[in-house]
Amino acid sequence: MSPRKPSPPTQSRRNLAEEITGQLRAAIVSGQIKPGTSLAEPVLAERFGASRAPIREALIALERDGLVEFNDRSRTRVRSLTSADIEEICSMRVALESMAARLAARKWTAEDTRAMDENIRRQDRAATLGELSHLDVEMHEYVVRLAGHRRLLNAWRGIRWQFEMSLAYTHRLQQKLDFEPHRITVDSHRRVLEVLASGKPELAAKTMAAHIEGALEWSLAQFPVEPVVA
Amino acid sequence: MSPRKPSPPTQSRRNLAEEITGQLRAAIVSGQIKPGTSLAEPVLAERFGASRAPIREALIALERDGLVEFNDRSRTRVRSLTSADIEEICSMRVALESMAARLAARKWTAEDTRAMDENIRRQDRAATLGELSHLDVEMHEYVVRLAGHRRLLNAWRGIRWQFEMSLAYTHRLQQKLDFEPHRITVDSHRRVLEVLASGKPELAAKTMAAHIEGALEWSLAQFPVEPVVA
DNA sequence: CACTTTAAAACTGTCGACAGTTTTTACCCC
DNA sequence: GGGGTAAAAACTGTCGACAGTTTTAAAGTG
Repeated sequence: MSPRKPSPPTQSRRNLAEEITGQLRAAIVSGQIKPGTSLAEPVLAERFGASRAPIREALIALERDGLVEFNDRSRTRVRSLTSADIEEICSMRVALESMAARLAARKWTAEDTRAMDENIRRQDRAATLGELSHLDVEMHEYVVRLAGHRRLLNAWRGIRWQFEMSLAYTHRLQQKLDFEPHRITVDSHRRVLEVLASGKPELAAKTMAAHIEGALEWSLAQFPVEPVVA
Repeated sequence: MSPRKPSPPTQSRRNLAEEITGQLRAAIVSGQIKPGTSLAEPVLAERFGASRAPIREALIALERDGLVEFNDRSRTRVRSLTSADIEEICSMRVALESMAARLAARKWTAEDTRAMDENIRRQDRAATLGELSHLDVEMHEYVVRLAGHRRLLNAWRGIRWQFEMSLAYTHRLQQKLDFEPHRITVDSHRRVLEVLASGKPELAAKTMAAHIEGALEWSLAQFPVEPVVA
């Protein structure tokens, strides 16, 4: 699945379980480990040079992220994303993030505008280069965090990595098909920033919803056929 | 914390971990184990006559349910509910369940009406007797499930037990203070059922939101002072 | 008595092992 | 070869153990 890496240059982050979770997550989200792949504990244990205990915890964490699923007999496999999934993810984002925007708009400060503006600027640059960046997700996370709603953030985390996985997939597809980079969202982000800073909660919510739905439209339009990450 | 129970009459449900999760969850939600209580793995292990492995998994599951929280040093303790928490739970329910109602209204059938009507009838009975029943939560879960949105259901589960915990707390308080039983919601439920069956998604969403917010009003009104489950 | 300091007790993270099942693989018989 | 069968390999659930840390309790000091 990948060359042995008992413990790469990276210093042990926190504990083994979290370190492994992070590595596996990155591999799944990036498509390095493909959907459908079976993840057996003993195999992973050897690959990471660890025992099964931390592996087990990592798998549970990944299940929580919606990246893997457990079989009836508890066997683990990487989940795949169908177009239906992508729409589900999108509709959840609309519900959660428009709520987040409404709350965040109330607490918005000049500092937030500066931070977000900087982020958008960098996204613009990345888009020009046709790079896939985490800036988009980070920006949205920024808003959700600012909302200051613990359970909202928690629910959002439940789809965060699935969303990132779909982004990575779209990006790969784009490159393969030599499409033009996805810069539409940059303008859209500017509009979102505007309303967030304007301090109009309801408008912020609506604009955020429109922004996310717009991104979905664009995303689905990229797929000539049934878009399935598998 | 409670008398030894290596394995009560109940046959082993699925696996030990889930069985323990269920028992602990019930104990926490019902207030049998009070907020703030520390849950050490070795202690629980002995209490359930199990090793630490399944206990550990149970604790992780409970954390996911929002019933316990992990310390910086990974120590586990039962979470308490402040009025702010209750409002958070309510606002999440509004967001998630109004969305669920919108989706469910589209798939509503006569059979659903029958099932829900039966449920409401039983709630009425329970309310008259001043009993705490799971029927309320069950009804809402019914709608969320019917929505047929995997991630929505998942997010809802993230607050489900916290909600139930707050209900149980309110109920206890009610009994102690000898308040009249909570029957307002029964009428409110009827209205919700009506719009769900009417097949008007938008209206269903709004009505559901109002219903949940109404329940919050009522709930907070029960507390003369800062309502804290602790 | 309040305050340290020290020793004891308790916890978490991780490991390796074993039993019971499920899945594969290899084999045999038409 | 098709189809089934039986032995082999691989998995998951659970256990007990140990090391390093954190807490708690005890003892000592001014």
